[in-house]
Amino acid sequence: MTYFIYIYGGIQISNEPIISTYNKGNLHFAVAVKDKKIIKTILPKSSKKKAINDISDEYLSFKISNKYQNFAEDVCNAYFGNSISFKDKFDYSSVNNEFQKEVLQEVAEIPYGETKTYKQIAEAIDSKAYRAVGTAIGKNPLPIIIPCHRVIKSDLSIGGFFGGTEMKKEILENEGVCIVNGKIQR
DNA sequence: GCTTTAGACGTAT
DNA sequence: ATACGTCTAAAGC
Repeated sequence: MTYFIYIYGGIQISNEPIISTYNKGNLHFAVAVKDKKIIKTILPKSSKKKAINDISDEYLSFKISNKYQNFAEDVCNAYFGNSISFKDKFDYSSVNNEFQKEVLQEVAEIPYGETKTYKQIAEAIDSKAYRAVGTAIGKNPLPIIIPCHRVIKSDLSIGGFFGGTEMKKEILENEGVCIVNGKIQR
């Protein structure tokens, strides 16, 4: 990833993202913001340091500031089951893989408290690549905001998750999804 | 219910 | 060309 720095009349306008954090108890959230849009989120970490490390790893340079703490707080609240609209607050235009973008757009449409299967996502984009859907979702740059936790297996079991199945289950239950013996009830 | 197996596809190397 | 993946369906126990 390359960032260009432009100098206009002595004022430096850089393209680097601003990273803000927010925590609730021992869960630390972070967002990376560029042009007032969230371009990356992470699943919560056990310390602020880990959160910052995790979210910044792909950036050559970045700023840490509390400027967008409210965005990080929104992500935290969403994690804990609040229905929050991130419409127009995030941006995944940097996802330059068409397949992945189609998958993410589809996932972004899943309403709060509802689930879709990997197969349904694949069918929605006219593909049979169920596994590739899983792979693409695994690279979701905006977990929580793009609700990849709402994508489950066709047998209605939870399925994999970057942050572990337990975390996926927890987020779903926070949203009011009922899970009995590892199966989504719907 | 469980495990194994083959299948189908997109991506990274 | 090869290997892998937040998968699926079918077959066997």
